[in-house]
Amino acid sequence: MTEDGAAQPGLSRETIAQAALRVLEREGIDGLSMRKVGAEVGVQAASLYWHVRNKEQLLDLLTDALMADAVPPPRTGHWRDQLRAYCELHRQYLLGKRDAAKVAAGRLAPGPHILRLMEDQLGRLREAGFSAADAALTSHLLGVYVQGFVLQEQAPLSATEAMGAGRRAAATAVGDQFRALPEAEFPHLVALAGDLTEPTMDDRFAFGLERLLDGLAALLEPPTDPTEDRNSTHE
Amino acid sequence: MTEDGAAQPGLSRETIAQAALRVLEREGIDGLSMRKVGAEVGVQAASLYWHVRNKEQLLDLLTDALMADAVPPPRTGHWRDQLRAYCELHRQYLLGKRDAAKVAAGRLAPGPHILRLMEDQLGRLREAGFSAADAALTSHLLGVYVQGFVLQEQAPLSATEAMGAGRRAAATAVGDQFRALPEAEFPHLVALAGDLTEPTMDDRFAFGLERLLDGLAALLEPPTDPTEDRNSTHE
DNA sequence: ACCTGAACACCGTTCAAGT
DNA sequence: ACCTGAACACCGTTCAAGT
Repeated sequence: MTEDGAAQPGLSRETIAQAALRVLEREGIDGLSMRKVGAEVGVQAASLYWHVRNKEQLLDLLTDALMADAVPPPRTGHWRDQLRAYCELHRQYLLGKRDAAKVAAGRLAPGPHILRLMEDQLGRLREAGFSAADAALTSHLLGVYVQGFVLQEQAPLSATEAMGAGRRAAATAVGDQFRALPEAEFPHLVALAGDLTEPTMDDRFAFGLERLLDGLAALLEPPTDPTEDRNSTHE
Repeated sequence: MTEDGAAQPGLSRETIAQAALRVLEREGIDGLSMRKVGAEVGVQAASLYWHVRNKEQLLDLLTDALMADAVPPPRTGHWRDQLRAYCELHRQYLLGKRDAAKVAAGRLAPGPHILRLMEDQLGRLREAGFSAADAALTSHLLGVYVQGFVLQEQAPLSATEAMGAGRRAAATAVGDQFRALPEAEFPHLVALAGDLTEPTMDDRFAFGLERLLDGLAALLEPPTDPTEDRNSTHE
């Protein structure tokens, strides 16, 4: 029951993915080399190429391993709450591992762990009443949103800064930068400098998520409904 | 009027960014090295470090240069149509340059060209009636969506394949892969295999965009409105 | 079947030195 | 002020050869 009947040679793809995960945690994505992963698992870099076509494939495995211990939210309550919990969990898992979003960026990588989560999420969408086509599109959409969001969240603000300053400090610096723009040419950037730079990442994530959920809800109910007390991240 | 009064030394950041853009187009992101950019501009790689802190900063400049000749959609019609056109244009510009999404991935990079587009977009959002806070959050949200989407769109399907097969062929291969899963454990993945793999990227992009726009519309109108004939990507 | 040694063709970055 | 030469410490990948 170990993939395909062969005796495990002490060095499986699974083992390699776990080793890569440890190297990532320790050294970040820039320190994640074939040589270091090899060393982590007690082998030369060249040996890895027996188990894996190239580094890209190793990163695919690593991406799946990132979700290895993700546990879906409880299957109770409104579909909207379940979906929200799903996205928040996904975000938290990515944020929890160093540079995870950069590793996963633009990777479909349907490994066993990700398939398990997809299956579970599709089931909830179907139960909520989404058509097969809409459930599939929605699953993809939510994945794109969370991955795209966290990618920006984990990246240093404007990449130039943030090699010195703190998190919030960089944001206010960008705000001042906006405010210092020529007002004739950039009236809105000047006026909205605070609105653009002050919201926390939590705020931003919630905002996008609620808009998305609103849009999905509209898909479900033919546009007539009196119960309209959805929570709105609005001031 | 050239940045800051100094005589241009024949080698400006602008020149470097343009050269980087040409190298990117020719060799892709994996071939985009400091040495090659230097060669493109007729100089040693080391010389670039006089104008640029490091490769990250060069990529920031390149990201802004990617949007250099983007022209905003006409400022007429419903805000919803304008915003949709904006996102579609953004996507097209990213798709138009080789590996553009990978370069821009997770980069805020508020250079002059991107600032110009932000300013324009914020103006439209304010005109549409969005609050300052909502306009700012919406601008960020749309950026995340488009960038996250195209990133996945430009990445090879599952990264392992797509080094040989064609676009649509890889998709159906993944579909068959889903269908071959143990049905007891993955009933929905098996059942929705077609729905998950058949939609084109255009379909997927439109689906997410319309959901987003629906959610944003709900923000604008206090939930009572009879005119409800929005276009829906639904079958 | 699996791993090593050694090599190939590169990298980003630094830094003295030139002009 | 701007650029070069040369070096440092690495890379991913291949491939004969070992066991």
